[in-house]
Amino acid sequence: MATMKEVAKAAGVSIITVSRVINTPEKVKKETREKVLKYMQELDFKTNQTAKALVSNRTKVIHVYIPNGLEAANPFVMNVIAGISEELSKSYYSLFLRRDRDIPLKSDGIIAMGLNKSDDEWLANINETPIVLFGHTDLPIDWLDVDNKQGAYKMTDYIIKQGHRKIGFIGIDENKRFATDRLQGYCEALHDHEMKVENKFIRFTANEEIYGYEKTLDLLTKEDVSALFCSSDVLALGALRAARTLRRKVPEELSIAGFDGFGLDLLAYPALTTMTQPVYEAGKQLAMMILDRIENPNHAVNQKMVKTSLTIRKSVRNLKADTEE
Amino acid sequence: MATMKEVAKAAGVSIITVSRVINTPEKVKKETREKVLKYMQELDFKTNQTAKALVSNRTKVIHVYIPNGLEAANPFVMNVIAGISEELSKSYYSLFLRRDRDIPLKSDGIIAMGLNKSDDEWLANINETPIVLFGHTDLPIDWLDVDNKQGAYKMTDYIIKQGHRKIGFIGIDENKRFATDRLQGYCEALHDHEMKVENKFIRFTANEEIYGYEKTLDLLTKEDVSALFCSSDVLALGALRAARTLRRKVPEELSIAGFDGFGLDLLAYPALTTMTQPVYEAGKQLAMMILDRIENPNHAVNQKMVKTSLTIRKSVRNLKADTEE
DNA sequence: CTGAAAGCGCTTACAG
DNA sequence: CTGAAAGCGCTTACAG
Repeated sequence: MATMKEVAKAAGVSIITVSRVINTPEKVKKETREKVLKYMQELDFKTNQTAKALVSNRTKVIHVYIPNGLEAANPFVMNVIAGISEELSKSYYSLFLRRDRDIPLKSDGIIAMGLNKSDDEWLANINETPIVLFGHTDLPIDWLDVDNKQGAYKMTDYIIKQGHRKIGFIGIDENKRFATDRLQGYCEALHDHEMKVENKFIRFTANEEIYGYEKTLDLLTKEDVSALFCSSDVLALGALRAARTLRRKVPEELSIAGFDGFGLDLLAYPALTTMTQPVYEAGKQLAMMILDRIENPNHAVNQKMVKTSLTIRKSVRNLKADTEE
Repeated sequence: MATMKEVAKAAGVSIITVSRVINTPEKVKKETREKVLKYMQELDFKTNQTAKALVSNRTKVIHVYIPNGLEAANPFVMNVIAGISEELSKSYYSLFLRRDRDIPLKSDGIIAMGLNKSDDEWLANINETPIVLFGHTDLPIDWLDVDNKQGAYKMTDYIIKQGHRKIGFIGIDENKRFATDRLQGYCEALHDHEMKVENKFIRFTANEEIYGYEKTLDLLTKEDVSALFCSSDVLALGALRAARTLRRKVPEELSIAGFDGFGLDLLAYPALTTMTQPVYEAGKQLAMMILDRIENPNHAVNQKMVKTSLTIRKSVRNLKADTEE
């Protein structure tokens, strides 16, 4: 591996000329350029990105800020990280997983996720480094979010169209926007179908299988619902178990739907009907957005919603058609 | 954000002294140190890792080489990447996802995965940069691998101990060590129980649900097996579907086991019995290994096997006890 | 079209 | 215990 200095010496030109061959080849006479290129190849020249980064005040590193509370091992996070790193690598950017707000490292840009509403103040004060948020906020900064409200709306609408009138909801009890958005989508769909939101059909809990199980058990023993919309596939897993405990056949006697679609749903029997979030794709888009912001600091703020897609499988019964497998 | 120069000026000392306060504080007089620390805080000093990297010939970047053929979106890869990045961040290292063997970038170390046997030549010729392999090889380089052979052995042994005597095997038809190792574990377990390996009970195919389905269909219509060990959960998924098509109840009439345990198995009904690979943990270990190699180039070669764990669920029936839920 | 000089923000010997 | 000098490998004006 050679440096520019060595290439320059071998080719009998100055270092600057080598630099030009790399960065602005059109400014170098063809013969010179070809001679330099030949020696670059011969000596196995590789740009020292570190030196380049230092002089151009670029680190070629993007920080992905995921608060400590969010496990990196969870499927949602893993999908995002994989998508981001895949896309960054195309532009020779590295990824640094940042677990604390303040660290003694510089970066060219930040992708932040898993924030809650109280983080807005912090967000508003990041001026030195470009930032893109995975989530949404009212602040005038770039963000991308999965349209949870619309997703929950579509799922509820689908369940209603299968003929269900008493639809339970297991919500996630976190101060995150996605949680309240999913509840709201459920409520709005009911409303648009002129159905009442019944508080007794709704439960809130932490996003773990065991609580999905417990809350479903509680709901099913007290109320008579024909379908249950769970805010996550993990909760739906618990709900399925609760249904088995109570010997309520799914989907014959009880319909269950989930939300997420990270693969947890693939092996299920009955296969789980769910709303699939394009998280890996979202990660790729976040990477593109932060790189775009770095290149174009003055572009208009870029905020976009990504749509979820309804994945119909076997866990929701059509009460109208009554055609079962 | 201030530089060392600014801190030095504010504190009335030289840049070198600031550098010492950071790197070898014990060499600086207490008063001086405290004064410098005070100004570092006040001026929000952050080390410019890029400059430090340049002068110390470190990039603070680890390359994760995953050949283009391996989708970054697959659960195995995602788990590894997440584990690696989590661990690297603790030492302020970034991760660069490398998709090509040769790229014009330097790194402090390489973690390579998804290689096949023909890549050994390439591996042997990487001398400039420390490397750790996820997989195994006969070369004297660091590696870590999941013990696929032992995992397959333990699963087969478990199935046999449930009273099964005719056990089918759906293998993965790839020139990768993990694939042949799993086959071998199956064969050795049969052998140790004094059972014959019957070729007619074995099928090979690409690792996709559809082929798991097709090969299982083929096997079940031709042969009479009471259990089926699939080389991956994805194949097991296809096998489950084939069983349903043929109206063979799982596990009552047919037992099915998988391998991987990335979460694909969690929602299944009947829940899938599988061998769980600790992939996320392996990612963390790989990160530790490469950092260790960077710090200690002369340590003895470090090669280790990680054990899989048997995750018993509901898809394999105990023919002896005959106690069913 | 090509080159000499200065500098990015640090660290590493070498002096004192 | 502290500092002046040189240098890591590049790029950016400025000359010619």
